[in-house]
Amino acid sequence: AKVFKREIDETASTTERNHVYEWMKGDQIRRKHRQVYTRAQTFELEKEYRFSQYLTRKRRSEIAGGIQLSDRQVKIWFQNRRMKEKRENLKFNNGTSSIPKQRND
Amino acid sequence: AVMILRSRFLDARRKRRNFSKTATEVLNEYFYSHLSNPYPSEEAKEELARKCGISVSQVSNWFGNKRIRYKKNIGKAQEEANLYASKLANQAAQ
DNA sequence: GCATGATAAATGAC
DNA sequence: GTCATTTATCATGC
Repeated sequence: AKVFKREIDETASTTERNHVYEWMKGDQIRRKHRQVYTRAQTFELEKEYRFSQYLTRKRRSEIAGGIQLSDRQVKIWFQNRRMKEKRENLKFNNGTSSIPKQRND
Repeated sequence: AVMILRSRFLDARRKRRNFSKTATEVLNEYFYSHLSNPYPSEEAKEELARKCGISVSQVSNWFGNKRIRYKKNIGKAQEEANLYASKLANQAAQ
């Protein structure tokens, strides 16, 4: 739903100012549900992340079952967690990424 | 259920300071002059960050919040749109 | 009391 | 997989 993302910005004229552009659409009624994870769930995920920043499907499934989250949610959590660490490293250091790429097992 | 949800034990970084008046001005001017596509490029973000004295991430945060909160109103924010539109018109007239 | 900036889930492009 | 983003939620300012 973001196919409209292109480099076309004309400066807003008086008539165009009230126009409803594509990026403004697509919300109002259909709200995204965002589940807030419990402290216990976050703790387990964080604990597992300390062992390895990447999960095998097998391990992911085990963890998901143990904390009442779907495999997809666990997968997404690890993706977001890696991005978070990257941001923090970029903030403190100055480049030197420390997240090794995906391993193959 | 549990007490759950609370005690964000690692949330000390969630300190918040308002941006300077001039920084907000600069960001708003860009936003309303690109209202058809308020998605600044990486280069534009860096320039805005430099002008505003904030980080690129903060610029991204600002635009993210601005877009979602603008479109949740569409009408209420028109006043602000008109304000910056006339401001830009004056600049262009120079 | 809401405005505002930052962060946490979730989506989608690539 | 990364990563920019959307959306809701959170924490603070005033």
